[in-house]
Amino acid sequence: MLKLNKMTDYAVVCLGMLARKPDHFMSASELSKETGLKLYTVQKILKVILAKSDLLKAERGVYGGYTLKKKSNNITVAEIIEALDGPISLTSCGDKSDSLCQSSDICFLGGKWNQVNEIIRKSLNDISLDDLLNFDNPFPVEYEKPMLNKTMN
Amino acid sequence: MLKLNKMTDYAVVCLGMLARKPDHFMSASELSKETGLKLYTVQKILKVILAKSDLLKAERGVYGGYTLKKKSNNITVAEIIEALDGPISLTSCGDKSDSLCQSSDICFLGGKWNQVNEIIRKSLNDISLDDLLNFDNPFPVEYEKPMLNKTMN
DNA sequence: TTAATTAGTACTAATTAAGTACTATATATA
DNA sequence: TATATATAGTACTTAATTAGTACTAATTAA
Repeated sequence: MLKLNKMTDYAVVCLGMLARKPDHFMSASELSKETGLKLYTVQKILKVILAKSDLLKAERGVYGGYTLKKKSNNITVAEIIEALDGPISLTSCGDKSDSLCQSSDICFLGGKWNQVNEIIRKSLNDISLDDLLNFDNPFPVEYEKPMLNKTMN
Repeated sequence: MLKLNKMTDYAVVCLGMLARKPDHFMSASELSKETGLKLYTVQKILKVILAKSDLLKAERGVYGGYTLKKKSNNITVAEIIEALDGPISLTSCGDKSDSLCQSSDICFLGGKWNQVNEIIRKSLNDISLDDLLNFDNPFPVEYEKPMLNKTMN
């Protein structure tokens, strides 16, 4: 499905909570209490984000915890999704394990999907965590039809 | 994952094949032979597309088969994805069965994701089946940063 | 009547995602 | 140094989703 997994949803909730207290190391258990997400879930998510992205700093021990490495207006939705969901790719083209693409005479689509992916990725790259969090402001990205160089029909 | 399921991939292959012979009713078995996809798979995909979208016409009996209802340059990637993958929605927000969103004080993201979804959906709506198929032409949609009305930082 | 075809549905297998648990390591502080 | 509180890493189990298969009914042309 063209749908995020739950983990990504949870991740945004956690990152959003961390964004409220910049430079404060908040522990997984504190995050769990604040967000209502289960402790194990929070622990797992934070570990994954830490491992797969450059979004978090962690510190162990008493008073340890996690904090955002960057300001929330510099964290993009694309980064978050790619950390939790893996690379944004609408098809498995390019994935060598895919049987369709191994027989290239069948998959006559070539690399076109990749360009679709790029468009999606870049769209998500223009939306910051901050944009998702700010209730007061209107949504900042106003959709505009991309530049087309095809003949209109 | 932000990834299409295989069915959608197959669907594009099938629809692309049908696009080669407009107004010709091509049977599932013929499509299977031409695309290399298994017969059962093709049958299932066509049934789903027929049921969930307005893209195909079908005819039973000898010389029956499927044909595109519209020209391939009027079929959008968004339509295909929505037929096979269901509605494009990056989170389950809006889905009442989602536990996070039932406790609205926890999910402080509000309806922001929906606006992200709209941007994705509209992007996919600007890309036609034809665009995916045409090898000769360069990819028609040139990405351009959407209009922002936020203060740059 | 027959052969070829779609329509509909139901079931099983495979894959992926989510949830849980445990052990190791690090840190502040009494 | 002992202890309480953290993260790090990994492995396992369960749940959910997707893919694949099979079968029967209905339709159509010859």
